[in-house]
Order: sequence, then C-alpha cells, then structure tokens
Amino acid sequence: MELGLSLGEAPKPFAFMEKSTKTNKGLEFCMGLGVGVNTREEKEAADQGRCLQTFQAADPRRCEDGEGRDKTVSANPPVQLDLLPLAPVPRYTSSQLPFPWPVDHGNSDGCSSGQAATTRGFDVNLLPSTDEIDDAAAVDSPNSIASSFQMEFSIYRGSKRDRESSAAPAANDCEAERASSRASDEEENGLTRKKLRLSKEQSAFLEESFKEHNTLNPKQKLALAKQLNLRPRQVEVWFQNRRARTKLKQTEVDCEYLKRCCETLTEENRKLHKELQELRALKTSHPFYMQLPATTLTMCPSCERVATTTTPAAAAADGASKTGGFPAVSKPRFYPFSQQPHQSTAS
DNA sequence: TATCCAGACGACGTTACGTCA
DNA sequence: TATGACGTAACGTCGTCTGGA
Repeated sequence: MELGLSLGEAPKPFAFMEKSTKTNKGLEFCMGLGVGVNTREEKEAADQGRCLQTFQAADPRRCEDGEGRDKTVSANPPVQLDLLPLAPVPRYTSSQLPFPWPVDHGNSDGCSSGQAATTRGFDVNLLPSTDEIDDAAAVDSPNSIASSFQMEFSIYRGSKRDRESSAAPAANDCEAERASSRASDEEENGLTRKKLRLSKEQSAFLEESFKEHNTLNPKQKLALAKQLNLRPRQVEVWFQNRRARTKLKQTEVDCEYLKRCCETLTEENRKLHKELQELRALKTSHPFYMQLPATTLTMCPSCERVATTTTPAAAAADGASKTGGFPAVSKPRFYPFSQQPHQSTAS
C-alpha cells in the first residue's frame, strides 16, 4: 500500500476524500486490511475457489470457476468490505428454498392482496414459462438479441400512475389490459426501458449467493435464475451492479482509512517538527547536553512504517511510546465473505 | 508455432425508472 | 400534487481472455 503523504502541511491530502461517505441505509459493512500476509481465512477462501472482489485490481490473480474459466481476482486484498443487510437475512439451503415465492400482484391496483414488498403492480417476475428461451439467452451473449427480445416483449409492469388510473376489477383483466396498453405504447413510443424492482426475498437470496461467490459461471447463473424466477440476464446484471456497489463502498472505506492515516501522520509530523525545534533550542543553549543520541528513525520490517525512537524529552512530549512510535490508526482487518467477525470460530 | 478472429465476460460509465421525503 | 434526491435495474462500450481456424 502506498500512501501519498505530504509531511509538513496537508490540509487536504487527497482530493478524492472530499467525496461524500454516505452509506446505504439497511446495509452494514465490516472492513479489514491485511498487510502482505496471507491470512488463514484468505487461504481457505482461495482453497474453496472463492473469487474475492476487492478494490485493488492492480495485481490480479486467477481462480477457476466451475467451468475452468479464469476469473480475475485480487491477490492479497488489502481491504475487504462486506455488505450485509441490517435485517437478518434468512439463510436458505438448496433443499429448502422457498422459491418460487407466492407471487403478489400488488394490492394498490386491486389485482391482488399483498404486503409491503408488493405495492408494485403485478409481479413481472412471474413470467410465462420461458425456460427454453432463458436457456438460450444464458448461453448467448448477455446482450444477445434473444435476451433483449424477451426483455422487451415479455415484461410489462404498470407504473404507479397506471395503477392509480386504471381500476380493472380482475387480475387477469388487469394484466391483459396493461399488456395490451403497453404494446400500444411501444408501438407509439418505440422501445422504452423497463425496470423492475426485485422483491425482498429475491434480493436476499441474491445477496446470499453473492456472499458465496461474487461471480457466476453460466450454470450458476442459470440455476439462480430458475430458482428466483428471473431471467439469466437479470441475474447477471444484478451481480454486475452488486460488484460495482461493493467496489464503490470499498473505495469509500479505503478513502476513510487513508484519510485517518494522513491525519495521524500529519500529527506525527507536527510533533516531530516541534521536537526538532526543541532540540535545536537545547543545542544552542546547552551545547554539551547534545552529546546524547539524537532522534533516530527506524522502519518496521513488516509494514515498512517509519517509527521514531525518541529521546527522553520527546517521549515525554508525546505519547508515542504507547504505540511504539507508529501511527495509532487501527488497520482494518481482512475478512472473507463467509467469515465475518461474528461468525468466526476460535481455532 | 504464431497469428487472427469471434465469442464470452467483467469493468466501467451512463441512462432511466421507481420510491420517498 | 409537484419536485428533486436517491437507489438501482438495465444498457452500451471497451478491454481482456480463450479456443478454434
């Protein structure tokens, strides 16, 4: 890890630190930082073939997925960020998957009754059986015409205004009416982008899958799509966006850490300057007293941080001896996805 | 064996939609 | 009710890798 530090004055050491550090509601994250040492967790993660996504892509390493395709991963990630929903996420095993979930078509439009997550219109995730198309789409390029075609013409989700304006009595009628109106809209306006909101259950399950492996091979993608009643393209996009969000949060955490490092080192630098001035003053007033060894700088062999072996006067001036002379910044520790601190077992 | 090419895939930036205050 | 901010699904592009010709 390299720190761009300016000893002397560093009011704003890094411009990118000015960015906001807002965090998502409902998400908590734990972070860790390892310094050049392969932790046991990391080794185990590597043994299990996990691909740990980190913000550092400069030194990619390869790992094999189920089909032998290489995936770029970072070696020895310095900071690991894990995003977890604040609310306890139900853990599902493959044998007790609650999917497909009872589909709620929303209660605001009178098409069906439902609860919180179903204030939407009818559930676009409940599609006609399109497994054959999905399979083809999964094999094809994610941007293939097949998947795009299915995206464009197999989904319609009424907007809020649509739901409010239309008061269709029967569910089937609602869907049929919307589908027809949507078709007419597309005829008029051309292709319009459709966007759906994944249900809480779908998001939770995708999160669980993401914690297992943040990249998917085609088989995993297909299986996940079938389990969640989504299209493989949707699963793929979700993982792409999820990786991007993880990286963004990782960057924010890293910036915070670097900011703290900079602040600490700036303070350390300030103290050293102060000490230097004191020593110079001593030298001029008491030239013989300066026969004592001056302040020496030593470097920690493991983390390559410069520590100050202070004179008694300097040691009394600050509390550097408590921290061995190194900046008192607690380094984030590295935790693989599946081994969060609260889950770790003593070994 | 080296080179070219097509396909697949991930990263990244952007757009557009839904939700909420 | 209108509006802006925010989160995020979806898209387009580019770079990289791989396997086959």
